Formats: sequence, structure tokens, C-alpha cells
Amino acid sequence: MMKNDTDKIVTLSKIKVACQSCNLYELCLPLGLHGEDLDQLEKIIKRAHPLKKNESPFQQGDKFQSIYAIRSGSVKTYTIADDGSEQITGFYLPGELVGLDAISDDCHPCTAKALETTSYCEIPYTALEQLSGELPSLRHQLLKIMSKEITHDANLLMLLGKKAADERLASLLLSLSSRLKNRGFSATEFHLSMSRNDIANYLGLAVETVSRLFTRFQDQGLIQVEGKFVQIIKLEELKAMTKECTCENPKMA
Amino acid sequence: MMKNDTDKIVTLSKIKVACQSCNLYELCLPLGLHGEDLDQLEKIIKRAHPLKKNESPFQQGDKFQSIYAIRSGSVKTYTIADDGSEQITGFYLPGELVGLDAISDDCHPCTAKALETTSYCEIPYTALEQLSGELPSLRHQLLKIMSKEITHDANLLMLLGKKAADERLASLLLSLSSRLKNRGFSATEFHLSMSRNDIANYLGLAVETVSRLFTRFQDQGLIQVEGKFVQIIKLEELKAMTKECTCENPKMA
DNA sequence: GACTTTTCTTGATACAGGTCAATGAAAACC
DNA sequence: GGTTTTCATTGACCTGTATCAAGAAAAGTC
Repeated sequence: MMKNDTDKIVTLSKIKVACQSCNLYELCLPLGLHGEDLDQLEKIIKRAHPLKKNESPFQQGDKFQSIYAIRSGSVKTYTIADDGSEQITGFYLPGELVGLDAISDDCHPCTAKALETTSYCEIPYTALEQLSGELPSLRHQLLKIMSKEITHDANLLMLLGKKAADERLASLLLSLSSRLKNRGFSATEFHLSMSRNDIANYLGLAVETVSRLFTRFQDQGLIQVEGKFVQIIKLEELKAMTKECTCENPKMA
Repeated sequence: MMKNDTDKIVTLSKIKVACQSCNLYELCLPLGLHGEDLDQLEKIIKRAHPLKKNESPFQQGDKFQSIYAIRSGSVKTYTIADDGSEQITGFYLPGELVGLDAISDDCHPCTAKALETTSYCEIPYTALEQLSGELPSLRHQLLKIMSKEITHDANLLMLLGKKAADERLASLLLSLSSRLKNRGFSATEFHLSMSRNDIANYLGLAVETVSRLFTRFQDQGLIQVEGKFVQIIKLEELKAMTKECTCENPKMA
């Protein structure tokens, strides 16, 4: 039963999709582009074969060539430290761009790996940077997306720096919920394409803690879990949870 | 004695400095620009009066107008959550750009505050975005700086997600050390312009923990501390500290 | 210079969440 | 279909760091 649901979500895509007809148009790079301009962008975009689960479009240390727009499926990015420990830096959903962190050093600081069957568009960066010189809308949108990535990371910092374990998990669930909603999926029922281990790693927790939290949330009637299938029952309470932090010092200026 | 040292570092700047003669040229936005192009960039840059300690160039929620390049001094950025708790998202040194996270929503998601007397250049964003269309080098450098910000945040995530308290403090000290070095200051002796409280907040720790760590590091002979003045004695050992993480699972693929 | 306020340090105690260990449940593989 | 391997859950225990409390040192203020 879960398998079927996953497939339903995953296999929306056909291999050959133009930006014009892509339902992610509003979320992705081409937002604001039309006619001739959009054609130009499409000309530089390569559409590759979908990735199978666990395949990587690029590895940490690879020379930076392209950024990648997820079309369907999902991807995680992670860095491996010198000591071999892995830190997941993000989960990416359809319409999101992966690889923007490679621009500064011309080399990918993290590895991307498909969490499930995932199709994507490859956008050669040199061409993109050049084209963004000619198309103000594209330039605008690119900078905007990069800025959003910075904001997102800053939020995550807040999360890892200050929040308790339950608030962290709640935040992740809410983030996925709202992003999925924006993409036309249900905000209240969805599949987690990542493992408990991935979630724990991302949130800076132990797997056991994450597992316990899922059952606790369920006991509290906040969510309904069955393996990777999650149903959010009390969205508002989850939201409240991420807000009412333990620390109560409103005097700080 | 500490006051004097601080002043020495802070008051390098004169109010009117053109990018051409600014010693931060290599680190800042104009990198790669010359002659005519550099003139164009300079034309849009405003140079404002220095900020006194605790003054803010912008506040959380302000409409986004400009990004800010620090010329001398230093700045912290922080967000205030709904519950009033504050999370510091970054410390910025000369040559670094503050406010890039505001591009995506056209509104500053954080407040910036001077940690000491700080001079800066204000760069109106609309003009910058437009100009970056005409000047490939500028466009390149802007994207690069934004990408670096993303990478930096990702590192910090790693820090807060996985590392123990002592590794976090070591990382911060090393980050400051190397950034100061790049800016022509000493890598081994410097002032912390931020309070212990700020450090603790940034690293997701309690002030008491930070304080204890400073004394412990000193007892271990790693550093020498006197208030805000820090001298790094064993740079290599500090570096080793940030690498040898507790978790030893090199089997993870 | 005395007074107030803030910042920093140090000690004692408590608890959230990590670690270890064991079992159950899915996937993956042959 | 059974076996192996990976993943998830649950319990018992322990440790690092937060919290509470109190004093010392700086930094502002008059």
C-alpha cells in the first residue's frame, strides 16, 4: 500500500518536459520568463535520465559544472568530514535547485544522492551565469533563489542552535508539509522519502530519539505514522510547538 | 590596555575611501573589476557615517533596500523569534557583505547590530542587480559571495548539529583567526568584539559553558585569554580538535 | 570616586538526549 | 520463499550541558 502511494507521487514525470509545460514553472528558475527568453533558457538546459535511488548527480569534491533542478522525486545533500562523519545539509523537493553552494569554490562541497527515483534538469552554470547577464528576470530569480537558500539555512541554524528535539522534528515536518503543499501535493499526508537515520542526522539527533518522538507525537494525537507514511492531524498544535520555545527572556533587546 | 588595542584595530578607516584604494578590494564585491567598470560600481555605492556600538544599519522586518559591506569594525546579525528568543546568525568582519538574505523576500529577516564602532558601504540593491547585468565580473563575484554564504551556513549546520561544545568554540576561534588573517590582521592574537553571551548564543550553548570552555582551553595551554583578548597558542591542536569528532563510523557510504 | 548595571566566572544540581543493547519489522537478495 | 541485511522501535542507563545560584570583575553613570 505504501509502495503504491510512493509510485503515485514519484512517477508523475515524463522524460522530456519543457519548462513551458512543467508544472514547477512557478517555483523554479524560469519564473518570470516568457517567449523568446524562456526559449533561450531551455536551450542551455540538459535533461538527463532519472536517477535511481542512491544514485548521485555529483559527489563532494567534483568539479562544479552545473546546478540541478529537481523535477520529481527528492534528493539529500551531505558532506563528509575528515573523520568520516556525515552531515546532511538539506533535503530537496521538486522545483528546488541543488548545487548552488558549489559556485564559490568551483567545486562541490557536498554530495547529492537521490532518496528515491528522481528526475532532474541539469543547468550548466557558465551558460546560466552568462545568460543571466542578458535576462534581468532570470538574474533576479537566480539571486532570489540563492538568497532563499541563505535564509533557509539561517532558520535551520536557529533550529539546531536553540530548539529542543521535539521542536526540531516538528519544524521538519512542517517544512515538508508547506513545501509539498506549494507543489500541489497534500499538506497533511505524505511520504517521508528519507530514512529515520537521515532525519536524525539532519536534525542533529540520535535515531532513537527521532523514533521515540514519532511515537510520542502519535500518542499525543498530533500525527499518525505508519513507517514512512505520515499524516498530520493537528497542524496548528505542531506549529505552536515550534514557536513556544522554552526560553522566556523577552527583555533581550 | 584592551581599550587601546581595540582602537588600534578599529580606527584604521577614513570616512571617504574609494574601492580602488580600499585594502579590502580583494575580499569584497569589486574583486575583478577595473577602470571604467569599477567606476560604475563606485557610483552606486553610498558611504555612510560609521555606526557606533549597538547601532543597526537595518532591523528585522525592514524593507530591503541595500546590502552592506563592512569596511572596519564588526557586526552581528540575529533574528528574534515570535517567543522573543534571539538567535545570532552570523558575525561579519571587514570585507564581508551583510543583508544578502533579504533578497528573497524583499525584507530583512534579521537585524544587524554593530559590535563596535563600524564603518561600512551601503550598496543599493536594485542598482547592483542591474549593474551586475552589464558587468560579468561583478555578476560572477556577487554570485560567488552568495554561494560562499551558503557554504558557510552549511558548515555551521554541521557544527551545531554534530559537534560537542568544545569543538564548537574551537571552530569559532579558528574561523575568526583565519578570516582575520585574510584581512591582514594577526591570526594568533585578536580581540573578540562580541560578548560571551553572543558567542554562546551563536554556538547554541549556555554562557556558563562558554566561560568554562575558555578557562579550560587556557588550562590546557591551547589559548591565552584575558577578557576579550585572545591569543592562540596551539593552533594545530585546536584544528585537530575540530576534526576528530566523537563519532567513528567510517563505514557509512 | 562611589554607585549601578552588566558581564563574566565558578560551583552544585538536574535532566534531555546520547549511547548501548536487544528485538521486531521491512527490504533486499539469492 | 527463505535468508540476510538493513531499518525502526523500545528499554535501561549514563554523560554533557543546561540551569540555578552566588560572587567577582568590568563597564557605564552620575
